Amino acid sequence: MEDANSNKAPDLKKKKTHVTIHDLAAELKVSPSTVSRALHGHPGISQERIKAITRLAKKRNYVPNELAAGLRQSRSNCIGVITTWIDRNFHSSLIRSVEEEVSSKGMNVIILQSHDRYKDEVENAKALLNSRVSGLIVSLAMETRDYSHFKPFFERQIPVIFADRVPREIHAHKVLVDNFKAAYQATSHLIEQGYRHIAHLSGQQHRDNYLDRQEGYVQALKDHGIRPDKRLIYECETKSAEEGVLAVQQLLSLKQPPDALFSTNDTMAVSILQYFKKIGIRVPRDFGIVGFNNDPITSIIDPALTTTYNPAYEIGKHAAKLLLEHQRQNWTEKDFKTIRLETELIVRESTDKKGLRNEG
Amino acid sequence: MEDANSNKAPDLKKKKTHVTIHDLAAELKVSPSTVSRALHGHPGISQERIKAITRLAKKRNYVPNELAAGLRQSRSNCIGVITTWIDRNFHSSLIRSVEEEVSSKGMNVIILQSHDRYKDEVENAKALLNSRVSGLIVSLAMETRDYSHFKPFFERQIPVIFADRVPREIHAHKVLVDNFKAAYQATSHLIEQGYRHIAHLSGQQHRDNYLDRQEGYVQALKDHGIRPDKRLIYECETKSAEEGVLAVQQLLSLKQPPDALFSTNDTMAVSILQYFKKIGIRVPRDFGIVGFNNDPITSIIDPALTTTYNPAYEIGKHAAKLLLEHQRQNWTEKDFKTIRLETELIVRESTDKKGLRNEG
DNA sequence: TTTTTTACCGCAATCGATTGCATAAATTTT
DNA sequence: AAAATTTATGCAATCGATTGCGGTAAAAAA
Repeated sequence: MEDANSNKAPDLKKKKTHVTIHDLAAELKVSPSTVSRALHGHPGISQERIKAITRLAKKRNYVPNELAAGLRQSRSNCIGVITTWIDRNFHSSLIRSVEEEVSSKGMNVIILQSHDRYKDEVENAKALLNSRVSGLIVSLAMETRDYSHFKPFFERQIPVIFADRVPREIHAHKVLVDNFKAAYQATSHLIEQGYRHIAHLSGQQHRDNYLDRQEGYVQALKDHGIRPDKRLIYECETKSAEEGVLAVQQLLSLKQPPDALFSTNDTMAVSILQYFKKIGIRVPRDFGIVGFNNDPITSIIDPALTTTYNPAYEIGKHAAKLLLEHQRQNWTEKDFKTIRLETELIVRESTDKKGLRNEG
Repeated sequence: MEDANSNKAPDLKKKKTHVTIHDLAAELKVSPSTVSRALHGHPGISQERIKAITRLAKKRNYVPNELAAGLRQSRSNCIGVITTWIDRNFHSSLIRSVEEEVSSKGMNVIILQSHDRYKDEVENAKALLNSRVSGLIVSLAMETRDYSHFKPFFERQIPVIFADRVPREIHAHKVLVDNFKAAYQATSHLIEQGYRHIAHLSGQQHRDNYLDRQEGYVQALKDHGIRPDKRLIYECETKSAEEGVLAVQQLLSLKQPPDALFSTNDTMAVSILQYFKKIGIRVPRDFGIVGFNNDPITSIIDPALTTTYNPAYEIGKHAAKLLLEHQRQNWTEKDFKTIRLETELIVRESTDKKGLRNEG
């Protein structure tokens, strides 16, 4: 503590081993039990003892060993998060809030990526089981259709919270948004703006997010007296920028090409916007575009992209809270909760056909 | 395994406790030591035993307890990462590569955020010490000026790798870019494009990244026969979008306002670009702008922003590798390495004064 | 003064895996 | 055939904290 802001190189010689509660106990001539209890404010320990012990602990730079405590109590102070790609804005926002919520409760977060691959997700689950995490937050990989790798968690009463990408088939905790409703709103908005041939870039339908959005899109059309046309629905595999352009090229080559498009993510919508700029299709005048997620780029690009705010931060926060609530409790299936958060359609220039700004 | 893809709710009743090596040992009538050795392919165990034991382990769904192993060997299979904000593109890219590198070696990553606050960073360090991480990767908080919270790691021979935001005062492993050179290139580029009154939005100078960039900027001016003007240097505190606009407003109100600007990050550069668009300053014709980092938005915005590619992914990869190399070794100060990666100036429209495209 | 509480604290087992040392059996050497 | 190796395995301590079950001394009640 003295030479705190040490500007010299750290001293590597004194290979000081860790101080344990036994060391503290010996020095104060009490038992390790007493030290342990004192450090946790156990009621059965006198105030002076507690004071003396905590003081010595600080003085000797005692660092509690979480591994030992975890082993004894068969839990760890870590929770696991399995996400698809950390560097996607939606996911990093979600993780951010999880970290903030969880670490305010003295716990840590182990993060693993599935890269949207089933195999990786299974391995991740196994790794987290080995680490004895005391909870798990998962956003499913695109490929995943089988959920048996989560069974061990249920068997051991380790709470699993599915976030955003959730399994329909499994009864469990879930935090997500109403994708049907969000898509319905987005599509309705396009119709109200005067677009009529509205295409949809969807994702693989076994993942509910994309199925629900597609159904919302279809329902909106129907409710507005427009007959859904299967040829206007393009199911994307990677949902990458490249695939977006590819899809729209194909759609435009139809006999009855669309005059608007609802994309299931912003990445594709943005790439299409750029593509249109290059080939001279004017947005929103000639073509309306709506994305999904409200990625930061959507408000930067010109014309700004209409999109649906997908509350990643809030999803993470709720998932973390739900997890913490179900720590070390003897829960049953009946306690499973599904939290559905609100999305918000953010109207910007890319669909503003009626509006004033029409230079697109 | 049978009802693998279970579509019914998971069975919560059989509160099966974990299978341990003792259980396996008892069932095969061998000692736990043998099981442990067999599971690690110890040479002293006969092949048939190994086969029998691994088979049973699989059959009984044995899950090794990392906590116990870690306690015994006084290490954990986790490494810690302290970053400032997970949801910033630069950092999430860095973390992504760390996770990929480390988990390919069977280890996990615990991620903590400092929110650029010293206090949080200290707490994070303590938490990771408690968790007995076997390594640490740190990108320093903006506020941090004292590094004593890392001392315990050095004392215990836990490798610490500083990444991107590194301390000059401490002798340790470091992975970073040559900020001086990057800034020198960026500034030189502006000069070569014909700009003369070049301003700089810098960051607080105790953090070397920003000091080095400012010095690179100054040196470039000097080397091109331009006299640096202190009034054209604006030291930012938060480096937020708002602060960027504030700074540029102030700079433009000078008697001799700048005609170009080198910003120490993309966030401010982008917000200024948008601000200019609003108030009618044409980029690059009237004003040149260079950012830093190569955030995805820089290539989307119109005009596209000239910026410096800051190799977050590679920094993370090198940091992780460096860390893994120094696991469980008896290293000394002499082993400390500094890895300096290359940046790249990415020239886009926002500085293309001489170029063809001049409609900005 | 004796009995009953109350307040504090210690003993020792436990969590599950690892590992130095010892030992028994099998094999080779002399 | 006895001795020396080699091979394969077990014993028991250990890592550090936690905790059920008692135990003792002081305080309170009888």
